[in-house]
Amino acid sequence: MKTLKQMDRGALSDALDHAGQRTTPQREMVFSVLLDERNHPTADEVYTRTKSRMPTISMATVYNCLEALVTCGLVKQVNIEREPTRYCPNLSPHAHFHCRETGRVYDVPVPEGMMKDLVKVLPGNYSADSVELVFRGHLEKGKTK
Amino acid sequence: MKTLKQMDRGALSDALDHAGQRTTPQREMVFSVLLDERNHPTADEVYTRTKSRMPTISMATVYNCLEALVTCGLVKQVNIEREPTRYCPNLSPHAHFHCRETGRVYDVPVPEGMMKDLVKVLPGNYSADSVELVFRGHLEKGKTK
DNA sequence: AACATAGTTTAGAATTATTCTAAATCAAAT
DNA sequence: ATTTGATTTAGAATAATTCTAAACTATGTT
Ligand SMILES: [Mn+2]
Ligand SMILES: [Mn+2]
Ligand SMILES: [Zn+2]
Ligand SMILES: [Zn+2]
Repeated sequence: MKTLKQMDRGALSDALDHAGQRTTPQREMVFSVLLDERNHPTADEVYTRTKSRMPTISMATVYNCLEALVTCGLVKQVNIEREPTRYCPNLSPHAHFHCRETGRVYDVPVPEGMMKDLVKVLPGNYSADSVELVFRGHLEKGKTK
Repeated sequence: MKTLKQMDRGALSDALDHAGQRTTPQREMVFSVLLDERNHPTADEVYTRTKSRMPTISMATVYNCLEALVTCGLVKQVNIEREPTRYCPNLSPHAHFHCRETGRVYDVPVPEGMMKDLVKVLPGNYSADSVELVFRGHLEKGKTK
C-alpha cells in the first residue's frame, strides 16, 4: 500500500494534535511505512523504506518522526538486548518473541487481561505503568509468520 | 565484604572451568563486586567499584570478565530501554522493576513456576528458552528496599 | 500581501556504550 | 627453561542515537 488509509490518517492527526505537534508529510510517510509492514523495523530500515517513497527525507528526520509517533502514543519502541531499537505500531497489549536464528521479532497476542494481571506480582509499594514481556528462542520450521 | 565466600569461590571456579575458562584474580574480583551489592550495576559502575579494590584493572578487562561470567551462566545481562547494560547475579527466576524517577532497577520475586507458565501463551511453533519480564513505573515513598 | 513566530527538516558533528586490535603478561604443560 | 595458549591492557574503532545550527514551512497577525 502506498498511502495512509483515511482512518489511520485521522488517528495520526488527532494523536499529533493532542500532543501539540503538526501533521507533516514526513510523519505521515513514516507512519505509513510502519503500518504497511509490521515487522518491527529498526530506524535504519524505516529510513530505507521511507526514502524509497520520499527520496529527500533524512535519517535525522526519520528519528524525529519516530520520536513524535512514540510521544503521541501511536507507536511503541521495542528494545531487545543491545540491538537497535525497533518500532511497533501494534497498540493492543501483546508480548514479543525474538528468534535467535533469524533475529526477527514477532508479536505474540496474549489472553485478555493477562498483562494487567502480571503487575499483581509487584509488592504494594511498586506501581507500574508499563509491562514488557519478551521471549527468546526459535521458531519451528514451517510457519514463518 | 572484601572477598569471595568459599561457596561462591567454588561456584565460580566450577562454572568457569565447565566453560573452559580460567579462574583469575580479576574475574574473582568482578564477581565479588557483583555479589557484594546487588543493585544491577552497569559496566562502568562495576569498573569503579572493582578499581577501588584492584587499582590496575582496566575497563576492557571488566567487560571481558563480565562477558566470561555471563557466558558461564553466573550472571545475567539486564537491558532496559537503551540504557547501558546492567549485570545481575540473581540466578533464581525473577522479574525486574525499573523506577522512572531514580533509574534504579529492582529484582521482583515471582511465584514458583510463573516464568515457566508464561511461555504457554506462545503458539505451538514457537519454542522459548528465555523469558524476560520488566515493569516500569515508580516506587512509593517509604521503602527504598 | 508582508511580516512575525514557532515548529520542522536537514546535513553533519558529537556522544557514548561497547567491541576490536595488538602487544604485554601470565599460567599451565611439556 | 621453553612453548603454548589464555588473559589483561591501553587505546583505537564502531555504530546507534542525539545534538547543533541553519534552512525551510506553516500558521497567525497586522
Ligand atoms: Mn537478534
Ligand atoms: Mn532509567
Ligand atoms: Zn510488537
Ligand atoms: Zn535481577
